[in-house]
Amino acid sequence: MTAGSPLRRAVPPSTVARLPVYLRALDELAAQGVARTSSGELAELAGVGSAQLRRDLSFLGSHGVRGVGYDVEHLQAQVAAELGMTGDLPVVIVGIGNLGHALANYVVDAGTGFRVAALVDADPRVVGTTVAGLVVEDDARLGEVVQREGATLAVLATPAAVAQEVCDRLVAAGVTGILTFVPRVLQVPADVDLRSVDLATELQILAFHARQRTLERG
Amino acid sequence: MTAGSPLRRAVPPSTVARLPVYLRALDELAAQGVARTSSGELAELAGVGSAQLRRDLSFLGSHGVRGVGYDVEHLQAQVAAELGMTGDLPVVIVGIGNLGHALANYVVDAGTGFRVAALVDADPRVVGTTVAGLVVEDDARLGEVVQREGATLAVLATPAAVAQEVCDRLVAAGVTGILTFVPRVLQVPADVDLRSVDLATELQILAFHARQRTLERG
DNA sequence: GACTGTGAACATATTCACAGCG
DNA sequence: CGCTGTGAATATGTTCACAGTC
Repeated sequence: MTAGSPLRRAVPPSTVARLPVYLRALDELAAQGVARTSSGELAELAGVGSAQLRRDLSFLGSHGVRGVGYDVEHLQAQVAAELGMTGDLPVVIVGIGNLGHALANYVVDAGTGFRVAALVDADPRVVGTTVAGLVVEDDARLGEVVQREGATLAVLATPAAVAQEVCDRLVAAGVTGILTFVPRVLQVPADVDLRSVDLATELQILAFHARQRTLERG
Repeated sequence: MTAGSPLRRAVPPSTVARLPVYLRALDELAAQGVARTSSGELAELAGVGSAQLRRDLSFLGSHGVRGVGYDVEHLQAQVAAELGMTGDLPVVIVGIGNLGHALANYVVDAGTGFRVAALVDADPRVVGTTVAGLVVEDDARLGEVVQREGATLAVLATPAAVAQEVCDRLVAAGVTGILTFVPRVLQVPADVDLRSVDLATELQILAFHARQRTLERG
């Protein structure tokens, strides 16, 4: 059963979602040569309350020193390790249209712990071209590519019509985490992690609040 | 005080975040000529539980008929109205690099209720070029552009170094909702709505779960 | 004295299960 | 009878406030 490691408390999802922000703040401090920080300072940089930051970090274990604070380098390593950022994780990007193109460059440029392992597209006019320093490969070989690179993460930026089918093939090839930019509900098995980013959805949420503000005034 | 409209219950944020998904599902049904639906069917399309869907819709008022279901067109109108999707809302996009370019095309193509009112960039090589059918305008005129278009929403896709400064100028010009793709914590006044989409953060969250899976096995 | 780590209070969100209504 | 709308139960998340430790 799952009674293997009774010592580790589970890190709640809401905390996991904030760890990347903390990691970035720690990277900044480290880059400035700051050796030690406090929950107040870090929280300020991360845009959260100091109590929340301390609570979040406490799920990773006790890495601070009471009355003193946190060692920047040590904490940086702990958070990075918790996020599985050891070495560069291979990511496959599927769908090299306008958006896929931009995302590929983004991942290549941002020196964060990911490596664009391959770019894949179904359009024969795109296959064979070089984007962000990689040659775009044929969608027909998707499974092959995923396995060749040992990729467990994929970014999906295809047209909506083919997204579910591509998604299924990614899962079949062994991908366990998918980040989709396609505005469509996708089905994945329970053991696969799906996160969705949707521009239209985000704008509509903003529109809701904009309207609330309008109503509150005259 | 805020005791003006005692009849309307507040729609919780978690519900607001799902309304766009429901709206898209309703649009699909309407496009297929389906006139009536049920919480079960809609929930299936939206990828949520039927109880959650009913609870969410109940915050907008009672728009279903017991024993029968929901009228697709009526519900569509209600949800759209709640989101403030009346007519096309003007959106200004700032930072027309690779990503801004892709986002501009996305908003223009996706027939969802937004209109790209203007594109703005600081790079003289980009200003004056045509992207997604619009001529890119000079960042120096940002405030002017926002007011000319009456835009209350903006998308931010600038380099990280200038993001806070651009953000401040957007707010000063009257923008009340900002969607940022810049990997940096931004400060805005309490009456401005800020939503952040960050590729690196999303990938790191996926990496966390990928690692958990690895640990659970041998 | 300063700052962490956390129990306890509070707030928000989800799910269940069924009463109410057409 | 079927399906909505919702009270009650549960689960998750945030904040407060302070005991514990250096």
